[in-house]
Amino acid sequence: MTRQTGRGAASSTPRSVDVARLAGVSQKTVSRVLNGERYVSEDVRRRVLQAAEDLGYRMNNAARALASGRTRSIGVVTLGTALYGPASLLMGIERAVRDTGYALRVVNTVEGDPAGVAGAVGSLLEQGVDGIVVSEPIDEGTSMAELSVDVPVLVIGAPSPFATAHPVTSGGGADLLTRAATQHLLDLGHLTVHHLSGPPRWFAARDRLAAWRAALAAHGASEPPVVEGDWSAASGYAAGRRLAADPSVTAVFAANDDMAIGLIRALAEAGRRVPDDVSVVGFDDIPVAAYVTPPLTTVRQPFDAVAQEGLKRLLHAIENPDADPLPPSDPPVDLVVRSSTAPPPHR
Amino acid sequence: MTRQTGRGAASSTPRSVDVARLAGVSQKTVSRVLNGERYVSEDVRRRVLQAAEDLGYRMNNAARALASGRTRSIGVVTLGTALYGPASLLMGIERAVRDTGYALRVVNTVEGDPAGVAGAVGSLLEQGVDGIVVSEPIDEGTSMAELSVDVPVLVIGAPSPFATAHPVTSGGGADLLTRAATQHLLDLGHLTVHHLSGPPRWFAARDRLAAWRAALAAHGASEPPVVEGDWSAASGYAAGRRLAADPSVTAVFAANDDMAIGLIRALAEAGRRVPDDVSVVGFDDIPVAAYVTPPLTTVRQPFDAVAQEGLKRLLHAIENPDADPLPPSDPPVDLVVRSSTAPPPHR
DNA sequence: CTGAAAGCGCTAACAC
DNA sequence: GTGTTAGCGCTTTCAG
Repeated sequence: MTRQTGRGAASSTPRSVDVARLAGVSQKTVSRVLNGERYVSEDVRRRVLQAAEDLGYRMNNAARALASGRTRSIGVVTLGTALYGPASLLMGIERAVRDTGYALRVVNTVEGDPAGVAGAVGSLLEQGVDGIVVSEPIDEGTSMAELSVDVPVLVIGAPSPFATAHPVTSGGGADLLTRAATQHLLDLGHLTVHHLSGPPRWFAARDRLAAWRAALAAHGASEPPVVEGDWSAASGYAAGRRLAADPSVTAVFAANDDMAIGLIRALAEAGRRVPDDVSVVGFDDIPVAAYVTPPLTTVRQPFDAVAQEGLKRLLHAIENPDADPLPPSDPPVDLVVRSSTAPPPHR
Repeated sequence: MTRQTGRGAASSTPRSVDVARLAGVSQKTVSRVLNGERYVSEDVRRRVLQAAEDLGYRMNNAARALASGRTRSIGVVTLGTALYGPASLLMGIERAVRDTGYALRVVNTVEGDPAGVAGAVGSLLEQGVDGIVVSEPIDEGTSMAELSVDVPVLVIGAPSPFATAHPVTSGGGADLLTRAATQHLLDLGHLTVHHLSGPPRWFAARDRLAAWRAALAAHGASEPPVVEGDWSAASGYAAGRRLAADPSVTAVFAANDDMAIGLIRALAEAGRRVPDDVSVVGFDDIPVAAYVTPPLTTVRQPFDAVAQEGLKRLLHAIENPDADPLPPSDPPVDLVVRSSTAPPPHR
């Protein structure tokens, strides 16, 4: 009941030879038909397809990969977290990959593991992938420089910390979103905007921090000290207690919605009304954002657009190894104004 | 610059033969060492490992799979959604798989695609997986009966709608959680508990509905009509508007936290205070649950425990094909009581 | 348009 | 303990 050579009466799963025999053609012709190659007569094509169907034939991808050197699969390195951002991006990547005929292999990294991304990439390379997308990595202080990565790599959400043979560029566009959020607050008349940041080891947190700074500077606003969170609502709550004690804060940009929600709760408990006394903008537009109290003003991350755009570039690099990489394009900015923002209170 | 046989001066990536040559042993010995087989002298083992390291050797898994008939990877069929439940379960599965030496292949299904799960399973089979986990499927009216699945399948969150050669059982344990939630409300003194359900095509929604019914029946409480949602906060809000108009509702069990949050907002807007007038229990314990207004009483889903438990059983079935399947065990119940529940108002 | 031969890089039996 | 010999099921030349 173990391994059986197709030989004999054994009824193991059918091989392409079996299909060939049934269709009365050579094995190579089956291969041609199944790969959609040209120069196959309609008649033969139909017969082969019919035979394959009848047998319930399913191609062995290991053999295909071994012979062709390509696996038709792309690997994803992502964070082992259900945080809305990373999880949504992963789904977006899956969706973007699905219709391309590539399969997806997923490896998660663990926060705090210094070998994280490099190890994950290594394991993907070993499994055999034609391309890799690294989604929202964390800076663990290690580069992939010493890893010999010989496939294109797309890095989403990080500047470009990876040195690879086939660099593909990065993407994300958080700065536009952050600027929109900060600008919104400034336009409302706030003198400045405080920032509740994510953990600085996350590139995403750094990006938003930098973009917030830039927006403030462009407006000539002074830059208040940053309050640091860890993406969780609990950390937002803790930050909120501190911020509530400072009467000069009238506007806060939180680096994600969860923290914004925790922040708002702390503010409310401290008797500072949102948005009457303090305005708060979040980041992500999580599903419940419109239904919390007060409904949260936030910027929606265009996960699907980012994933699709990035994947298009990655596939281009895979399939046209010698061509120039496709230029990145900016994802759409979608500021969703709800009820957590308002002009500053009168003095 | 394309495909090169190791022959000649070409510097393609190293093969196990190259390692063998460098270590001065046969290729088979390299294979032995790398697979951790016994009966290899310490000296040889060290030399091989060193040579592999020096060359930056990485095993070709396609070849390994082709020769051995095993891919050492397990496939996951999941919903293409960032909903907290399915996404968390996926992460749990990845985490559970990671330390087992298996790789993960992920295929999403799309809601509304009748060929969904069967198609996804087929594509995984084609890629070659040693086992499959189907996570929280939706009933699309199609069974996998006609698919010849010759690997163990673990179904999480569905009764057991799949007929496979190696059925592995299902898991989830939603009924215990739901009963705890319903019971909590009943214990508080509510005469009955309304239910805001998920879409009935989801097995998870049906499970919770059935468990709620059972809990009510066990308590001798009357069963009010079910209000149906679609997991979204928006649908919870819509349901809330209807429920708010009925003064007899004093307690609601929502099938997930998002809907509970939308529900609470609608109730609040209608002037019905939570928990003073109406108590609400959610399901999942999403990250912001503790920070919305009021902090949400909910049951925490033990995603990691469910994933680990299920995977242990799946791997057992993979590695001991002739042994009896491991019996399922119930995951822990964790009712998190916060401020959205209270005794019913006095009449 | 179609077929025959020769591997892809590894593991499985068996010998030594 | 270690090496030899055959393939795994495809794709790739290169002939027809």
